[in-house]
Amino acid sequence: MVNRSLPTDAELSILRVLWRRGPSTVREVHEDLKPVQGTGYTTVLKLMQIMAQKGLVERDEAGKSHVYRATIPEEQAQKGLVHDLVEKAFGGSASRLVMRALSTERASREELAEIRALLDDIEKKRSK
Amino acid sequence: MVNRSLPTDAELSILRVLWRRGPSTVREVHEDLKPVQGTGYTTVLKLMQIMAQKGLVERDEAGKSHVYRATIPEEQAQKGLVHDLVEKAFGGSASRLVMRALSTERASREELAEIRALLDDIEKKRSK
DNA sequence: TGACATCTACGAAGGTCTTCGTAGAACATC
DNA sequence: GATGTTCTACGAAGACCTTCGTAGATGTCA
Repeated sequence: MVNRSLPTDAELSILRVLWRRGPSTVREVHEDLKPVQGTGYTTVLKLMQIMAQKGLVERDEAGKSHVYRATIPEEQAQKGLVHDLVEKAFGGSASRLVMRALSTERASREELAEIRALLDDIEKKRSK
Repeated sequence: MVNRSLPTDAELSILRVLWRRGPSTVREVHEDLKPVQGTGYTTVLKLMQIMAQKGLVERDEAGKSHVYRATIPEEQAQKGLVHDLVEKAFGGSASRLVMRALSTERASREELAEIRALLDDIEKKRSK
């Protein structure tokens, strides 16, 4: 059974560091987060310990400083979060979320083209 | 200043009832929610009282049963939730959220066409 | 008017999330 | 080996969310 529980906000910000940096120590994550979040070192440590308990991260305890890595890939977490929001706020309709996102958030010309390409791709696959 | 705090899960499910039904009493909301959520009457009452305090709903206390209505339109709440998710999980890129949604959630042919039309619209406006 | 149903108000419990202080272990360095 | 630094572990506080029991006010109707 896949872990169905979604990461919390603080957990997500830690996961984002791990996805970007790869396996990291608490210190490294803290250094990365400190300028923006301003949270203390032991706060990050505690969160990461809890995340290890939940299975969101795994850690290598070989050295003095444990090294943590995310157990789920970024896209899987994003998928879970999107699905959750679609259910909670868009009555299960992903297209309504997409349209709300497109009509209220900025997107560059290139990004719009990319989305169009994805639509092409989906329809091509579907017509097979 | 607009209320920047997002509705919680339980609050959102109540708001969804109010958006769909229009102004409603606690009993009506409870009747609507009970089959799915199974929460008690006083739970819904308490939540709606708190929501009134927060300004998420307003109530008419004229009759014996107070009548509640949502103070923000559905699309504004959706906008806030989408923005929040874009920031938290997609590094501020709405197009990445859109693409994640499109590639993992189902959408009908009609919905895809609708999205395409919206893209046309955005690009048309932009080229002016 | 008395009995019953329905409503609001309130308080509190139990859960989760986030925070950080403190203690002690492990390590480095002189 | 004494001293100072860096690490993990742990506990607990405080905020919020969700839940519901109980009490008391209000309305209904025979």
